[in-house]
Amino acid sequence: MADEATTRWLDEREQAVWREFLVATLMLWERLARELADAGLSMPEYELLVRLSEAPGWQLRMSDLAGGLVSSRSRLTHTIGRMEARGLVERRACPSDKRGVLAAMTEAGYQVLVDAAPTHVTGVREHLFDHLTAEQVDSLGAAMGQVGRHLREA
Amino acid sequence: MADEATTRWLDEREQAVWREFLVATLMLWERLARELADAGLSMPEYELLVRLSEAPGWQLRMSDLAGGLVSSRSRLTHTIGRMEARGLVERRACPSDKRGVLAAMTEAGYQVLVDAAPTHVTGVREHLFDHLTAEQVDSLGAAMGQVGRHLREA
DNA sequence: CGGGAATAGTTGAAATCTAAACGGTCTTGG
DNA sequence: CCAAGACCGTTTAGATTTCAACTATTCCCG
Repeated sequence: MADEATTRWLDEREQAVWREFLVATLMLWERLARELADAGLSMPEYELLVRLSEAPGWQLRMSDLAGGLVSSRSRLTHTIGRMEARGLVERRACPSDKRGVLAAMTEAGYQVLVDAAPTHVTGVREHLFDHLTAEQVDSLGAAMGQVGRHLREA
Repeated sequence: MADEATTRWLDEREQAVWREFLVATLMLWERLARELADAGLSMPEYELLVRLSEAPGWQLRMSDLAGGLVSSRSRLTHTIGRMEARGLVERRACPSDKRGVLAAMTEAGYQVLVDAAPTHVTGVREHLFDHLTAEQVDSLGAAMGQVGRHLREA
């Protein structure tokens, strides 16, 4: 695919940016996960509840949910299974497609989300946005938007 | 910690940036991981070999390595164990501290790294840097640098 | 010097994630 | 209409990660 001779290597600046991106992203993720753990949720579980809270009827098709969360269908099945056992979510038959399954947030799930949200949002502020200028926020948004669009196509 | 009333919520722009950051980062990670899998390495394993390749004598203390990789000590122990079984790495006694262990890259490990590097670097270029302007690269580097510094302190 | 606290790394079990294969259901071209 | 193929979600097994002990060593302070 890419052989030694024709590879466009990263220059030192790019290497440094890439490493800082990797490291900061990992630390940020780990930190937010630790804070969320106090509320009894993992990052993916929190994002999942957020998606459902925004959906009409607090429910979404499994595969739409998986797509939005950048999760494999298999992983989502497991995650929903665990959350269903805790009563945060429930499965419903999909009226329009007998293959389909709807994941729906319960009232208990909504309560857990409401409890976790202030701490989580505060964490995102304190650990990310508070350290960025307005220009950096715009730049980050534009950059990640482009990267995301590219990866969604390919 | 942060209660409902005093939380500084994210405005719509910030929410959008945060979500795009999360999603793009996950997609990027997943894509690079898939490409690296062809070379028989996971992302953490690749980064681990890179760190060792930069270290004097191709070796580092376990905890220094864990710190650099943003990995728990336990995870590193397991990862090194598996890589040692594959012959990519070996453990050595630490001369200065009898508690310590040095992780050292083998010649075979170096070969695997050299094989994987072109594909991986090309992926980082194609999926990240090729979509960023020079200004966005600078901005991203500065932003992640600040976030990283903050998280290292706290 | 001595003992308590901190540090380094490992261990083993439980939780989570990945990967491949499977059973239903839909869809579409002929 | 009806097979062939695509799609949906699940399942299972294996790999990886987390979490909480645990051992051994070093550090620190009286």
